[in-house]
Amino acid sequence: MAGTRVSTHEVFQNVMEIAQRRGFFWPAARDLYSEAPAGFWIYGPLGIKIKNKIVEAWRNWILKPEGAYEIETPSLLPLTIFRASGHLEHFFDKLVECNQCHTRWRADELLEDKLNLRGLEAVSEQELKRLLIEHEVRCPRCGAFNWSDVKRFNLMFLTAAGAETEEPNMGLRPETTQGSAVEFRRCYMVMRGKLPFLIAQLGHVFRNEISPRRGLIRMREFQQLEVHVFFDPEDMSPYNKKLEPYLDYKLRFLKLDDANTGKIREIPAREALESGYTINELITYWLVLYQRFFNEILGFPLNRLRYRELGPDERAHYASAHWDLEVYSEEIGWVELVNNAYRTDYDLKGHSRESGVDLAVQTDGKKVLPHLYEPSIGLDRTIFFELLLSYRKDERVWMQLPRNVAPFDAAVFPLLSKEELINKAKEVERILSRDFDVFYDDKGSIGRRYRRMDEIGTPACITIDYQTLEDETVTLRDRDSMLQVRVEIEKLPKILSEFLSGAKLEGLGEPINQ
RNA sequence: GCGGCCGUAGUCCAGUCUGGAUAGGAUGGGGGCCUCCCGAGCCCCAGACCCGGGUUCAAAUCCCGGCGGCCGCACCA
Repeated sequence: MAGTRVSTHEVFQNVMEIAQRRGFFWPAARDLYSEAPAGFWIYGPLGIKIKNKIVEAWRNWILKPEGAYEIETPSLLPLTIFRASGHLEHFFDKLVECNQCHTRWRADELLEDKLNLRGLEAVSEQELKRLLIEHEVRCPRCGAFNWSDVKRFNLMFLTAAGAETEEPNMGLRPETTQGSAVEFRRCYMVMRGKLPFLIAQLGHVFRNEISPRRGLIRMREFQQLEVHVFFDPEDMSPYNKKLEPYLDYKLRFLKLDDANTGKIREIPAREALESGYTINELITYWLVLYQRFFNEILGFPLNRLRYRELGPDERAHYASAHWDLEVYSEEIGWVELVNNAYRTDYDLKGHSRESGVDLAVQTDGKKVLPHLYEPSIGLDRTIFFELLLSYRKDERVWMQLPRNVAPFDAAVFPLLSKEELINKAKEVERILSRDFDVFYDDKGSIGRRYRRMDEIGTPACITIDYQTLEDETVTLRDRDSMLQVRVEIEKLPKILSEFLSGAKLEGLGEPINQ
C-alpha cells in the first residue's frame, strides 16, 4: 500500500460513507428499525468478498503451511465452560466509582485487600456497598471516602437453553478459544496428533460492550481468526528449524519500558529470542509469521505495525505474556489487530479441574499437559483498516487495496452501449468469470464506470471497443496509474492472473497512447 | 455508563431560532437519448423529516422520554 495517501480527519468518515453507500458494511437492521442497538454490523456484497479473500489468504499462508486443522464449535456454550476458563469471574465485575477522582474499582477486590479474605464474588451489590462503608475502605488512588453505588457489569450475553429453563445456563462465547480447548483431546486423537498440535477457528464471538463505537472497531458481535498452538514447553525442537530462516528478520516492538516514549525497537528475531524477551522459539516464530502476514500478504506498511507489549495490569486473566499487533492510522491512532497471548496451561488445567477429565496427552513417550499459544486476529478491524489505509483522494476518490483482497478482481465494460460491443463484452465477462470475480457494467459513460470501480478498489478494468471487433484485443486499465495496455482476449486470463499477482501493467501488453 | 454537541431522500446540505399551505437543492439511483476511453450534456421516474409521547386550531420546527451518531471521560479479557 505505498503511494500518496491523504491524511485528514475526514478520511475515517469518508471511508464509512463509502462502505455504506457502496455496500461493504453498515449498521445491522437500522434501515427498518431505528431502535436497533449499536455494535452490530452487516457485511454487504462487497464486504463479504473482501472478508472471504482475507480469510482465504489466512488459510493459504498460515493454516496450510503450518498444518493447522480448522474446526467449528458452537457460539453458545454451557456456563460451566466459562467457570473453568475464568470468564465468569472476570466478566461480571461489580464496580464502584470514587466520586472524587472518578476512578473505578472492583468492589470485591477492594474489600478482599482490606479485610484480607477471599470469596466475595457472590455478595450482593448493596451488601458490598455496606461493607465498604462499614470498614471505611478508602480510594487507593486519591484516598477519598466517597463511593458511588456498586454497579454490576455483565460483559457476557447469557441465555437459557431448554424450553422451560429460566435461570441462564448458557453463554455466548467471548472468544473461540474455549471451543478448541474443550475439543482438543478428541481432535488430537482423531488426527493422530503429536505436539505441537494446531487447531484453528474462524468464528463469531460476543461481548456486551459498554459503549460500542467507531464502526467496526468496537462491536458486540465480531469475528476472530484464531490459531491455537498446543505445545510441549520442554520441547522446542520443531521450531528451531522453522525459525532459522528468519533469525535476522526484524520484529517491531513497543516494549513495556518504552510505553511512555512510544519508541518502536526493531529487534532481529535472534536477539529477541536470545535475550529471553520472546520466551521461546515457538512464540518468536509466530510473532515473525504474523508480522510478515500482515505486511507482505495483507499489504499493511511495516512502519504502521508494531507489537505492543502488555503489562501485568493490562493482560487478560489467562495470559503470562501478551503482545498486541497494532496498526497505526492518523485518524484513530494505534489499534489492536491481533491478540498474541501465551496462555500457558491455564485453559487445559481449568477444564481438567472443572470436568475431572485429565487432558494431558501422550507425546514422545511421556505425558504432557500442553501449553497454549494463541494469535487471534480481529477480522472486522482488519477489513476496516484495509479500507482506511487504502483510501486515496486526488482528482478522484479511489482505494489502493492490495490486488489480492479487492472485492472484484476486474470489471468488464463495452466502451459504448451499442449492441455489438455489449455482446462482445458479455462474452469476455463469461470467459473471465470462471476464474475471477468480475463486475460487468454498460450504463452511463465509460469515465463514470472507471471512477465507480476506482472507488471500490477494483484493480483492473477491461474495455471492449470497436477495435476488439476487428482484432480480438481489449484494453486493460490499471487502477493505480490509469494507464492502459492492449491485450489479446485469448491471453487475457493468464495476463490478468499475472497482474493480480503483482506484475506491472507495462510488461503485460502494448501500451496505449493517451 | 456520564457530560457536551447533533439526528431532514442512498449520500451531503437548506428549512428549525421566530410553529402555518405541495419540505427545497446537489449528488447518487432506475429508464431513455447522445457519445470512439476517465464522475460531459439533455429528457423522464422513484426517493426523506430517527422512534414514541406531550403542548397547539396547526409540529421537521417547541417540550419530555427512548434509540442512534460525533467528541471527551470511563470501559475495552
